[in-house]
Amino acid sequence: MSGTELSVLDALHKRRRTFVAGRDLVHQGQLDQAAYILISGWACSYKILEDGQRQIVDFQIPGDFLGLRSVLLHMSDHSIEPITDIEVTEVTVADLLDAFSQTPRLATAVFWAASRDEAMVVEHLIDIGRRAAAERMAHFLLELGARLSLVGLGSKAGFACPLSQYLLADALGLSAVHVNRVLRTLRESGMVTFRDGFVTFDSYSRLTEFAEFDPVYLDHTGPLLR
Amino acid sequence: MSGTELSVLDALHKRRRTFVAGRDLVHQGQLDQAAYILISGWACSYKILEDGQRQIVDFQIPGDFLGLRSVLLHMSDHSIEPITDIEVTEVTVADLLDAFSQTPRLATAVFWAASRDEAMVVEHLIDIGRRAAAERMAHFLLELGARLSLVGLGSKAGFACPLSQYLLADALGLSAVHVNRVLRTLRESGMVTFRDGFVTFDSYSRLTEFAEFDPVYLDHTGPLLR
DNA sequence: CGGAGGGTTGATTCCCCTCAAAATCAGTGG
DNA sequence: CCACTGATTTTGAGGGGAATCAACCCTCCG
Repeated sequence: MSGTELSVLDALHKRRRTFVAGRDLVHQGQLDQAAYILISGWACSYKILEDGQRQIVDFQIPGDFLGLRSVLLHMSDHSIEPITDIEVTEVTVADLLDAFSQTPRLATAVFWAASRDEAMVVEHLIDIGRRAAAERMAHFLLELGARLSLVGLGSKAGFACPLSQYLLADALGLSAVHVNRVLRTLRESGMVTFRDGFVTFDSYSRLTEFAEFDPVYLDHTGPLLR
Repeated sequence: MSGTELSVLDALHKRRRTFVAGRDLVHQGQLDQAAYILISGWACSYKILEDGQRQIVDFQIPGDFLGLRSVLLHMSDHSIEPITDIEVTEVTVADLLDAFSQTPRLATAVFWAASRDEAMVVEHLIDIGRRAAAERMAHFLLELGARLSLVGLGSKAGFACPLSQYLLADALGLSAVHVNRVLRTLRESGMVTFRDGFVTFDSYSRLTEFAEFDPVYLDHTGPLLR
């Protein structure tokens, strides 16, 4: 990146804020609010149906954008909840547009990040649409592990994971009860263990085969910036 | 839009091409290919699993981008198939980056289009994750109708629809047999009829209530360009 | 006229949901 | 120190929605 690009990037990291676990930062239907870059902690974006069911669209880990789409659509079509206490830096619409006009290549980079987000949502869609519960869980844990590894928070051995079985259920379109059963079968088959806030890949290779996991869509090298 | 913006837009509409129904224009895993803007006809983007199952991610109708994400990620993570014969204009990476650097506001507009795409995928995710088959079908047909209305190809009365029940099944994560049953119950309940390539909303209001359909995420006014 | 693609319906199976009830654990206050 | 509460995990029993398997119909088309 060039010097100007870096300085524009720096300018985006001015307003640092923190949020406590459980209290939404963004509400479905909210207008004109800012986006954030997640510095530390975990969050999730979700939608609530009228009957109270909820579907978690994605989990965000350090380095991810929060609410980028909301900024562009001028209204949030989903809610965002911090799962742990989180630290973020705020990015306003003005910031983004400024950055875009000053350095088009930066716009491309943000665009690329958004494309990666969408690719993850698509993979999530495949998960829920066409994979059985066990494969779905396996694929989901592998994707999470791969993403965390990219930011140094995980490896092929496993990763620390603050998610409850209820959160997993809301993300995977399952009931919490069934999540528990699926985790048991995966554990007993010796592929992966989720216990005490830690996911352990007991057999990474068998798990990837079982889940048909192909991490290309997470490839972290922003190709257009090479 | 300004004059330069319009001329840049014009430059994007040079290379016009046609593709016949059924033959993929983009293959999963393909490198470095172009994006397209759909002029006429219908297409769908999908992914295939190893066991041969397929999940349709989205249908594209006139005015939509095809493969925008593939361009930015430098590789296609999905395939695109024309459902009918289609007419498109080709947009290369170079075109896009040129356009971005010449007119940042145009970049924002394209970005907004991508956000809208993602919002639709998210809504699709909710559909499959948390709605029963009948609600899912109802919601899907309403969304399609709303999108088609925006480009003058539909109304609250209904729309012409070239999709087979197999395609609907692959999109909604159902079996073709079950799609047929669901369509029957919806027809017999007097809410919507899908017959002979035409979707008729027999009772638009009851259908929207039944499906909890909220079209805000399709709002067509690109807010940032106002 | 035969074959392919699409639509329709019935019978059976099974995956996952719902309901229900323990067990465990962290925190909290008496 | 211990009773009490709430959140989370675990396990069982029963039911239902959707898949699968299997026909049969229709239309279109080479």
